[in-house]
Amino acid sequence: MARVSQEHLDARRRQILDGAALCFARNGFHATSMQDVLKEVDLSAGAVYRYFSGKEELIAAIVAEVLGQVHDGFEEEARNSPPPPPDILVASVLGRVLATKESLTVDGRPAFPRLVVQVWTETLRNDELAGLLREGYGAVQATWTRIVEAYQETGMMRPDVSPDRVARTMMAAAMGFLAQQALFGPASAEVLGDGLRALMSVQDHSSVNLLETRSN
Amino acid sequence: MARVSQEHLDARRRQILDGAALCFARNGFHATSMQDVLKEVDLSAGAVYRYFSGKEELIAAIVAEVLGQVHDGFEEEARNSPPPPPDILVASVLGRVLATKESLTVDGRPAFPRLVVQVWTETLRNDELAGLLREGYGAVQATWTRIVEAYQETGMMRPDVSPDRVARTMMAAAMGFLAQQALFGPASAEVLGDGLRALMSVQDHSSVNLLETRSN
DNA sequence: ACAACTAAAACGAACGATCCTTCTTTTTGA
DNA sequence: TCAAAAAGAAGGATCGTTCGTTTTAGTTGT
Repeated sequence: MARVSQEHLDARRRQILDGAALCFARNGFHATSMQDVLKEVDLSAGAVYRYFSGKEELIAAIVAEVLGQVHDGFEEEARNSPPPPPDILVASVLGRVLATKESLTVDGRPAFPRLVVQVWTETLRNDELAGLLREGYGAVQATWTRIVEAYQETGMMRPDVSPDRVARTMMAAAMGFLAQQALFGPASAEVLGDGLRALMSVQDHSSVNLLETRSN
Repeated sequence: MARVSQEHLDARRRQILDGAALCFARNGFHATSMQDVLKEVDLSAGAVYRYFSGKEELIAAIVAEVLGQVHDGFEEEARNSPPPPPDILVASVLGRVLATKESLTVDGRPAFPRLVVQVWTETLRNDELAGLLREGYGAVQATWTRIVEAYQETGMMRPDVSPDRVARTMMAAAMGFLAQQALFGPASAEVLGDGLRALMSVQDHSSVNLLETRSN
């Protein structure tokens, strides 16, 4: 194939990215060899090295893509106006994130959550990728903090807790549930939504007596 | 040193485990070479291979230890009777987990959260370690589910949500916050506690009007 | 008390395997 | 027919591990 159309070049690049992502989701970035990737994408070394200068660049491309997809999932769902209550918001964000790359599977289970955890570990040893992660995380946290402020301004949530702490907590719930999917297999985002809804019904210590009175 | 005391043997083994854990927290299991470990613990290859049959066994030993420490942190804190409300419980569990191996640091920051995330990725490619993880997680979830049932039976929490979903959600919050510590640096467990307390004050959609009336 | 002895602990050079990458050659599509 | 794309053998580096040697702590004999 000489002088190939741009669509073909793009398709090849995507083919490489998808195959490599599958390998990396299976075994992690550094336990998968280039030959593993070459076998998965069914191409020669010369072909792959025409699209990526090396393994490091391939990893960086996949990390950047995954971070972008997670970022989009978190941000887009938060643009809804007015913002839904936290349980609905977190569950729908998680559902959207889990919907990305659903076709990519590792022995029948979605590979994306696994890939996200692998990306986390890679940002721990690559400062450039760590910068990307912080950038995206900061933007999302800013968005969510504004939503929490709206909760508090409308009297929906107690106003005596710093909004960014609440935002961090909601993101932690989503991140932790994502990790659970990677480690223990798929589960509906509804599980997390139900759990948060139940937590929202708990009164803190100073109000417990009041609630107990009502429920009797 | 021939015929060395058992304490010396144990100390050597621990020295190797600690040095290796530091390396693995820095760079992950498969991006750190044995020579990196040898340099860190300041021993020769022959010495290390006297205590561990190979890299794999060294990794397995560290993974098992980390999983055990996390497990203990989750379980011991939950034995308190009566169980504190969710925000207090989750925060104190996280505080306890973060207190493990506090002396082990990567450029001044605690290495343990990083190590936990690395352990997660290793369980994705080692079925034996995955079994260990599932075992520990299952036990913790059972304990927490019982606590949630207590919440519901005392009228502290709405009873129409499956208790194990709530348990999963609380554990997700803790896991996600742990991941945040690995990725973005240390933070007090109080942050998560405050966030959960704020979430606990949110009324769901059908009750919003009621709360707004009260707050005016 | 001290020197010789011994078995274990530690050393570290070196081996084979595997890794990532390069480069020449072959194939292919325009 | 030609330039681009893909192939795949091979190079150089690094990996995990082994194994013959050296060092050392504890024991024995006098």
